[in-house]
Amino acid sequence: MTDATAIRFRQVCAEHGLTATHQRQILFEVLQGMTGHPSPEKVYAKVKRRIPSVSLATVYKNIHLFIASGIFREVSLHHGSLRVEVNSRPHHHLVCTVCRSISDIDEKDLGLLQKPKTLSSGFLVERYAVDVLGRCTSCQEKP
Amino acid sequence: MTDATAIRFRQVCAEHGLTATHQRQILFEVLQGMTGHPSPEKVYAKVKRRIPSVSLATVYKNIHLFIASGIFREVSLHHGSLRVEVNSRPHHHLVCTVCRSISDIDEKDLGLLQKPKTLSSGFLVERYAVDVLGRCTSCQEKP
DNA sequence: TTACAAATAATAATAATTATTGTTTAATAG
DNA sequence: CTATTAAACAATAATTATTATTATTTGTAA
Repeated sequence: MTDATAIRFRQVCAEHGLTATHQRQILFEVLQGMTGHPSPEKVYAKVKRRIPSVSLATVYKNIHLFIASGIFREVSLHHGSLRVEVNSRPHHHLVCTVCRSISDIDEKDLGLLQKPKTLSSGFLVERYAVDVLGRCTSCQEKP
Repeated sequence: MTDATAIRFRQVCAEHGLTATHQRQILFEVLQGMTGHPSPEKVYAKVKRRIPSVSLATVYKNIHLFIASGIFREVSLHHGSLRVEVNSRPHHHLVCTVCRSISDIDEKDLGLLQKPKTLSSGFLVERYAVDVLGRCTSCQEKP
């Protein structure tokens, strides 16, 4: 904790052009101290212990800000509403990190890989779902 | 349209132990006629044109039913709330199709290779995100 | 055909997220 | 160090996505 992280936080903010606020610093520290894939609510709960007056909206806004700045990532770009897969062929997805559009790419056209069927962890593999993340043609124009 | 799909629909229902209702048949036909990755709302809009009295909840329930039966899939198992990735190491995810738990697997431990950096489509690749779908150890017990 | 479980429509309820607005705070020019 | 100002904040209303409840209707097996 303490000074080292505080200084690092200021560096990170400077690098990304963010103003260094108290709320953001606590959020940053809380996130760094968590494991797994916490939801905004879980994060909020932890931040609230250190800043009881904090607002959930502030947590949301700053998580988004951190993600937009590349300081943290989101687990998946598909976390909005349910989407139905109507393409029954084996395929994967090209996902645009800017506009979040999804298009299909046939499994064989992806030319990927050697898929291990067993994993040391004891996890029983059914199949692989690959997201190719990047920029779709129309989002390559605006830098 | 017509008889052929109606018969196929009845077959599918029989195979999966579902009662063949009118709403389900229209939903089935609508889904088969769509492309891309439609949301429940979009599907509802189309079903509603053929059954004006249909309820959104019915569409939701039957989409879930079709997914649970394996008749259709969902685009991603990560479609709930936002989750923050706090693990900064290059890694992928083991996703349990039963309980939807997510655990990390180091990129190198996945031993997955040869990732094309360019795709004919003009999509600009930034990185790959792999979901290994299957059953976690605790969900392997109940079949 | 009839009976009964299952499915549906209508609608209320909940969860997740975003927008609005008035107040406070951080960066910085003086 | 203080005043200025844009950005950030808390409070809360609004929106969107989804699930639950319940009374009515329908599919199917006997």
